[in-house]
Amino acid sequence: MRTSQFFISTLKEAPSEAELVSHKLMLRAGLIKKLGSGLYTWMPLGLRVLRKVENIVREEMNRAGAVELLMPAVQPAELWQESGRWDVFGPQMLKIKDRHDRDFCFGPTHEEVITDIARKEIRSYRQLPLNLYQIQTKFRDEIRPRFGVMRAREFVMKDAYSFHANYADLQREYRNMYDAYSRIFSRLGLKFRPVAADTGAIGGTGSHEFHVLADSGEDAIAYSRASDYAANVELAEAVAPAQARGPATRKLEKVATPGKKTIEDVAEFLQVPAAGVLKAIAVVNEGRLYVLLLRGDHTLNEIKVNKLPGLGTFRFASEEEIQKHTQSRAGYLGPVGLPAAIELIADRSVLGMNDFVCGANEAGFHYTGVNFERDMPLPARVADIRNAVPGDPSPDGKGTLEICRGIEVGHIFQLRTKYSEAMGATFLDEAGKAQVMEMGCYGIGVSRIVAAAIEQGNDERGIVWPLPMAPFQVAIAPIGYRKNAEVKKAADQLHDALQAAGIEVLLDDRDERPGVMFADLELLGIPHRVTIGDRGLKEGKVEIQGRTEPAATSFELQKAADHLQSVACS
RNA sequence: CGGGGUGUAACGCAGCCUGGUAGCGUGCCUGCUUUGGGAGCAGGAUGUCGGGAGUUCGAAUCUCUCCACCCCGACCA
Repeated sequence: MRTSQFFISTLKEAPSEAELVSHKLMLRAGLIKKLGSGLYTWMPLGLRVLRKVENIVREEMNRAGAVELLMPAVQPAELWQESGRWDVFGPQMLKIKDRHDRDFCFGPTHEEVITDIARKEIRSYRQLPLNLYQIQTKFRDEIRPRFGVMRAREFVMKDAYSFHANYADLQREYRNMYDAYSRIFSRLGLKFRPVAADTGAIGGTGSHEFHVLADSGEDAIAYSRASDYAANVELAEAVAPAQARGPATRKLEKVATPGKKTIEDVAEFLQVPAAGVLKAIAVVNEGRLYVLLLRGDHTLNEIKVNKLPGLGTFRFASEEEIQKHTQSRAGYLGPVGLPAAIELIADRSVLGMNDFVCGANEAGFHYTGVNFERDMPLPARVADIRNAVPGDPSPDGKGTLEICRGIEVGHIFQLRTKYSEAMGATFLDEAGKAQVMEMGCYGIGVSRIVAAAIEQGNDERGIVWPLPMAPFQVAIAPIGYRKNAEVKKAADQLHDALQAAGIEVLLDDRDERPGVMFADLELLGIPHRVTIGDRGLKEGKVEIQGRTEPAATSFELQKAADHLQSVACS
């Protein structure tokens, strides 16, 4: 490929809308162009990368025994009404009407359509198991699209759905997909980690997310170095510290803390660590007020609270509600002397606290030297309601937790019978009896992977692609292409030779000055660059430089193609 | 949706407070020179100043209104 026939459009300065390095570089390198919020055109160069990802995903899905199909992007409302998700999915679903005023949506996911196919096509256990997948454009009307294609409204997803005669077989396929995903992200050259995950709105039981590790990731992952334990912090169990509660050594005292309403302020004012202050958070669920107790240095995990019996629809209490139910004031709420009707829910780690500080339920006052059992009973309800923090014991008992950040690029679920039951997807077993199919579903954010790879691979000059994702493997930068016949001849011959050898090569025949070519080719992240100039050519030599190498290496012109074949074939 | 912010040329921005002929840098076009790390000189093109309404002799600038986009929270591949 020659730049004169292709389409290269680079920018020196990133548009101001971009915050994330991957977003900036994708815009600067001309991989994508924004059309509207969360809507992007994949420009020719970006599309080459997207296709690379798609192809690796496709190859590994096929190898794992899945079968590709393609479902419509637009789906009739009836299917969604049948599964009960037409209203549940809510404003995230783009709903549209046709000329007959019939309701449709632009598919945000395809469980309904695939289950409809399964119930119509699969009649016998002999047809099971079956794993069908597609690579297709989805639309989700995100509350806040951001970071370019990282969280776009329209995006490319690989979604697979498997059907099974029994749960054991679903578990087998789940493991099979887990392994296939690991191969996919390994082949793409990404640093990633599978983590235990919450099942969220899709439903079902077992679930893992695959995260590309990057500091800019939107998710926090808790993991142990001593084992393979890894879980999304949303889910990761926060284990109580092992040591028993210390004895009460100080007497209960009420101290004035005027204007000190936050944990930080109180801890600083009283010269105690945040861990020595009790955090009390008032929440309301169906008209009832609960007070959640946490150690001051911990943070509330709302997802865990949501899962507690009676708190499924909780929200934070307003100042008025706090005052009305507790006679206390926001900022000075504490468990000592609260009305008995208010249920206290303590995080496990709270039970390890002694001689602590808490609000005195009176504006401007806290208690110090507070101890359970002496000053108040132990809270009746104890649960895991906080986010795990570094240093917590690993839930599997091996080592301690560390926290890193990740970008979710894959998610696998055991759906079980949620959709097959709702939509009547049954088959006849060996005994001729109708059974509901077990289902699994497996997603990969194909377009997100491109952005995630750049988050992981970039430097001050631009993108550093993993070789399997690079839009071209080799770039040729001829100096004086249109002035120097020798240079042109050598560049053309090398280009043709590499292309014949199956290497994707980009010949920069724009006749730009060398600095411009180098800067552009480095911005685009092409892994290998060959520089051909009359200076080296006089001795029959060209220079080859890897994208991450500090300097170029001289090669005989004749040997350049061989060398490139050895380093550029993925 | 709540909170904050921005809309002026392809990109980055100034001008707005204090109303008076729309600017700078980069990029783009032409010519000459230059050619191993984003060249130099000369010449040139490009704007409904986000849209609408109002105030005014006169609005990028003041007022109202609508829209788009970005950032912080709940959603997710």
